[in-house]
Order: sequence, then structure tokens, then C-alpha cells
Amino acid sequence: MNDTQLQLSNQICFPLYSASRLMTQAYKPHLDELGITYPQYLVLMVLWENDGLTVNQISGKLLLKTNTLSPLLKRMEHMKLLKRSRSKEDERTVIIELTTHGKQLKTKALPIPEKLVAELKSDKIEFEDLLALKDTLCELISVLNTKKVVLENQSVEPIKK
Amino acid sequence: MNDTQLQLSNQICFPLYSASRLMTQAYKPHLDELGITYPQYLVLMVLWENDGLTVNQISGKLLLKTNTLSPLLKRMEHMKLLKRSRSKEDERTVIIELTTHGKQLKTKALPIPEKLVAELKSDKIEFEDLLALKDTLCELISVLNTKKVVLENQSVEPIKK
DNA sequence: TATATTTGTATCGCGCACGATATAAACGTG
DNA sequence: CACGTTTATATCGTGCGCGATACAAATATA
Repeated sequence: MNDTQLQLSNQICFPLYSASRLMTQAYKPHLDELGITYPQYLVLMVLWENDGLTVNQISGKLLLKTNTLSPLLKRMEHMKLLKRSRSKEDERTVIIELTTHGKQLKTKALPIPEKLVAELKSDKIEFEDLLALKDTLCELISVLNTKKVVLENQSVEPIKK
Repeated sequence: MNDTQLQLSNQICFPLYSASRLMTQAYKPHLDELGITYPQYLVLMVLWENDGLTVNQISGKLLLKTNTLSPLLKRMEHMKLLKRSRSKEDERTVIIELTTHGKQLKTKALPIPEKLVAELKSDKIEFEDLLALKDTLCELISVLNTKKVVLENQSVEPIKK
């Protein structure tokens, strides 16, 4: 293990952290016009694609814990963006469905990605770089997400026999 | 503008957001042993490299607003990690200096990056991919950070004459 | 069928992040 | 020197994000 690698992991995580915050900030003025935050936008995107999901299903798609989603969804219900209701088949699960207002926001949200791409346009960044960025990020997420499950299983395994 | 491009900003922003959170989660067990959080670790890294910076200077290095840093630094002072003191030359600025405890943590933090690299090791991710990821992220940060300054200036310009 | 375990969601406490605002020190300009 | 402006930091309110915990419904097991 040499010094290059030692420095690299520091330099991967911090740019990741900063880029993520700056990107969210770049979305903000556009989302402000819809009166929603970035996490709320994520929930809406999931529901626009597939309405009527349970809290657990949204949790799986956004990689957010349910203790983050519960209050988030409750706020969105107060904002009349969606409706929460217990499932008839399984009283534990909560079904999340978009209201008319929630569905209508999709039209207003459609031009946002285009605006962001325009803002990101730069002499320095090639389109191919962004595609490669996306691919590596997804690999990274896959590895980190799998690793987490493994660690969780490891801690559970000794208990069950 | 085709569909691929239209969706790209979402396809970039969400992985960025998820990868950042998962990375912070991956750091957590290691930072727990030092009794610090990831943002606190960032502050320490900055100070280990260059002690005695002002709040503004730390803000510039971490791209965090001072209204985020003020309480963060205050918590770290209570934890006996650093000392805050007003500058003699300019009573407005606050100098942040590491305590002996804060300096000593560096030794315990040194092996952390190595452990993280080991955890990230995977068949799917090449070392070169991580280097490219870092480079593109830094370009992205540069563009987003510059854009923000430009937007701020634009909103100020009309006021001053 | 009782009881133990698992599952799905919610609540609580804490630490960020950030926009808006406040405040005192420093600076600039007439 | 007076006074308006800028600068450095802090405070406040809100919304995440998550670990720990709670709890009821569903499921498994004895």
C-alpha cells in the first residue's frame, strides 16, 4: 500500500461530498419554482415512473432509510403532493400515491434536467467524461451498497444458530 | 437535445448524491473509533495540513458556508479538539487552532484511508477509473463553484449603479 | 393455538447544511 | 471625523439523514 493510494481515498470522498452538495445547490433555484426540495424531487421522480409504491420500495430505490422517508413523506402529504394509506392486504405497509397536484408537477419539472445540462456545459468537461463519471459512480454505489449488506449479514449470522 | 442528454443531469446528480452518502457511511465505523463525524474529520484534515486558519479560510477549503462551520467548530471546541480565539489584528476574524488532543488524533486517523481503499477494492472498479472519477468530479466542482459566483455577481450588479 | 421472531413503519435525538438575518469590527468616502 | 458600506462571524428556523428505539402486524415455530 503506497502513499498514492493513501491520498486517493481522501481525495475521492471529499470531491464526492462537495460535488453532491454543489449539484443540489444548482438544482435549488429550479426546484424552488416548484416549491420542493431535492429529496422531495427524488421521491416524485420515483412516483412519476411508478405510482403507488410502499415506503419500503421507495426506500430501496432511493437508498434512503425509512426513518428518513417517513417524515419526508409526511411533509409531502401536508404539501398535498401525495397521499399515504395503509394497505388492505398487509396493515403494516403504507402505500404512497400521488395527488393530482403531485402528478401535475411532472410537467413543470420536465425542463429542469435540460437546464442543468446547459449549466454544466464547459470547455473542460466532455460529454464522454460525464458518461464515464456516471458509470463509475454506479459501480461505486453497487460496491458500497453490497458491502453494507455483507457487513449487516455478518453481524446477524452469529445470532441465528 | 436527445433523451440521453435530457436525463443525464438526473443520472449524474442522483448517483452523486447516493455515492456521497454511502461513502460517508463507509467512513463512519472508522471515524466512530475517533469519536468524530465526517465533517469534523474534514475540518481536522484541513487543520492537520495547516493549523491556525480562520473560519473563512476553512470555509473556502471545504466549500462550506460559515453558518455551517460556526456551530460545527463550536462543537469541536467543546470536544477539546480545537481552540477558537479572536485575532488581535482584526477582531472580526476567529483563529482556529488544534489542541494537543486534536493534533494527536492525526496518528489514529492515518490508517483510515488505507482501510477505505481496501473496502473499495472490487473486480469492477479499476484504479484508473477512480482517478478519472476524481478528475471529473474536480472539474464539476470547479464549474459549479464558478457558476455560483457568477450568479451571485449578476444579482448584485444591478444594485450598485 | 400460544409464543417467539421478523417485518414495515414511525418516533426521537443529534448533527449537519443552508437561506435569511443580525451584529460588530473594519474600511471607504466625502 | 462622520457615516454608509463591506466583511467576518454568529444565530435562527427548517429540512434532511441516520442510529437507536418503539410498536403493531404478519409470520414462523413449538
